[in-house]
Amino acid sequence: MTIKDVAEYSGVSISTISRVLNNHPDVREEVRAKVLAAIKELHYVPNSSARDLVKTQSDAIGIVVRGVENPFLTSVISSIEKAISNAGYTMVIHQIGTEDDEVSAGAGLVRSKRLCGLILLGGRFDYTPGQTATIEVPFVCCTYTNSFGSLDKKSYSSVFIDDYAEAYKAVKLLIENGHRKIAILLGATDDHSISELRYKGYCDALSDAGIEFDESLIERTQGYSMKKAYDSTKRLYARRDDFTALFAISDSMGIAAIKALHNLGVRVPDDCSVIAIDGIEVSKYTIPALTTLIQPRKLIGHEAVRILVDVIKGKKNCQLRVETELRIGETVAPPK
Amino acid sequence: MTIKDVAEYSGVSISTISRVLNNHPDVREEVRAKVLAAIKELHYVPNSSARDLVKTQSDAIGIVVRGVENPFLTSVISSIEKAISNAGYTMVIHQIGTEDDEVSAGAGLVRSKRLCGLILLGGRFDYTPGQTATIEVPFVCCTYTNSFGSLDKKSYSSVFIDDYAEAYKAVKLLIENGHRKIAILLGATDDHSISELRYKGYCDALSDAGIEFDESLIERTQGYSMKKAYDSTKRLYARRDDFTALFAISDSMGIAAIKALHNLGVRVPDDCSVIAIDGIEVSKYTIPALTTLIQPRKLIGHEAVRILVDVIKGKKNCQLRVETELRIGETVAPPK
DNA sequence: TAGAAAACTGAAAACGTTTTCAGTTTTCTA
DNA sequence: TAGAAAACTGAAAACGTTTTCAGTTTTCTA
Repeated sequence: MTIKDVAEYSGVSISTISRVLNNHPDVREEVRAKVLAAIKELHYVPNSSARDLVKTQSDAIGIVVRGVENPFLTSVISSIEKAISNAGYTMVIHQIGTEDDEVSAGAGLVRSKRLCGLILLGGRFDYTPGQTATIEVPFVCCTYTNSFGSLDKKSYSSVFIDDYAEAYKAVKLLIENGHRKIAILLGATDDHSISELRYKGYCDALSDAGIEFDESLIERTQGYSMKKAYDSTKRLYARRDDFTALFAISDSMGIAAIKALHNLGVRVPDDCSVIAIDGIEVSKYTIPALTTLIQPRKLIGHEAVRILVDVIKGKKNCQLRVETELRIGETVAPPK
Repeated sequence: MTIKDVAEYSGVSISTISRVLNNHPDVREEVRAKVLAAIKELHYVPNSSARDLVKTQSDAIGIVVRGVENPFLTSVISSIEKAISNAGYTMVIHQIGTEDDEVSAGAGLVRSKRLCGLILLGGRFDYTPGQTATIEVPFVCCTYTNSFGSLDKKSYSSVFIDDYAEAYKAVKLLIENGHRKIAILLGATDDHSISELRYKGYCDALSDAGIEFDESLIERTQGYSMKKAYDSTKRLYARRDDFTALFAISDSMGIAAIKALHNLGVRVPDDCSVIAIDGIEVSKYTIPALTTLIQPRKLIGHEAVRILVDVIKGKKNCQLRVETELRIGETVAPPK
């Protein structure tokens, strides 16, 4: 079932079919109707390989993501997919390993699949001009971090939250509640961007409040999983049982920490307050409900696609910083 | 940067380049090495549009899914993506609306993108032979339900759990703990497959235990969201405050129900036991931890891809039923 | 060492579109 | 109503691969 069959069936040339398909104005209304009828009749669907070949570009947007485990990222992907569908594009997901370079992966994907755009999702991003791998299409860096190698900001688009500032905000809230012994639960240290930036926000919030830095209140897990966060919290508590508040860098970790504290006989928030960043749905329904800074996941995905499509259509690159919003739960209270 | 450039650069014809690319044996080792070096040197990546065009098929597997909201499905998608990558294919996700027909959508996608296979994910599936839309490639129906229209089972592949039997199992566990007044929290009734089948399992478990059916213990939410489940639980409790156990058809709904009960002053499991089906990660860390039947999400995604790839390679269709596994949490206890 | 077989290589056709260019038909203007 | 302009249409080239077929080179056998 090719354009040729449709042409034969409707008695015009394939050029005309193509013109109808592409909404070219140079087709008589009568002919257009006849062709559309034939297309419907025959259940004809254009072969996008052929189309992409001659157009030297497809209508596919690629997503490069390092690991789809993360419930936060999955939810961003979900909103990206929705936005891409709505905009009439298709989505190709490419998952890379921890060790892979997302720029090379993305560049290869673009060339192979003739993508018209790329979204790089949630990683540490290092793109240096003059690098051997070059992304030849518009792309949006949609990720936790606003750092972007040594590349000029104007030459790419991004959607991000300011990890430093948001962490600062969270810790400040604890301080304002009267806490001074504030522990922090960090993720893997090999992923510089997020843990490092949020850690810095934590440190500065403390020092701005005149609170002395205390190494033993820093707990680094070896990843972001709930299991690791649970174990880390227990390890932290074994070392120090006197902190009155805990800042977890993600909701999942926060939830796991609360469970660990609960099992240790520590009541939240009476004995220890907990705050996190993410705002995933389930944290509204934990007992107690988690106090957290909501990352606007829907907005992030949606805006990433909007910006990308704009750039594809010729608009300028754009850097969009989105802000979190505090969701007051039941896990923060003044210390006793 | 095309195959032609590589041919020129390495001093052989494009046919030879193609043969190297496709691991055709008829190439001298020396030439092969030279060509591979050239490919690397030039960062050449084959144009898959052209390749797909002549092969009349791509290496892409399509996923048709109705709504990516569901955390359970997202996690299946994640494992599907991993398996697809590992098998050397690419993944194209297509999301459809509530009203869309997944067979037509899939069939169109296949023809347009020249997919080599299709996975239909988590819906009510109705595929009748002789239907106008026909899926022309191997496909796997990877979904909650094992019902599949009037199509002969042998003519398609599937990975499923037996919703009826699993619900029966869950309710039976409550009965074995001594419960007789067991409420059920169902999802939207417009989605026949899952709610209906699990509801049937609930009914039969009760009647097999000689427990009389009680309409007022049935609560139907208008969807599967946590918010709706929370409200529904409150509505249920307003109607009947004497049930000693609750069966929620998903973990998310179960977690929301526990929160609602907690806010109503009902202690779980002391005053009311709760059991659910899904086994998402977070239910291990709620307080109390949810007792649930774990759906092997990783296995489901992984097996769906394995089966699909097998069928693509010429093997027979295969129906795989997977079983849930009980995860004993802290939400089931005998009634007082 | 001659001849046959095996190994290797290249030219050309084909996949199904879009688009350019030239040609034909229709509509409009004076 | 003749001529010009506008509207419409089709033939053919092109996109970048794979694959067939024929041809050339190398290796083997007697």
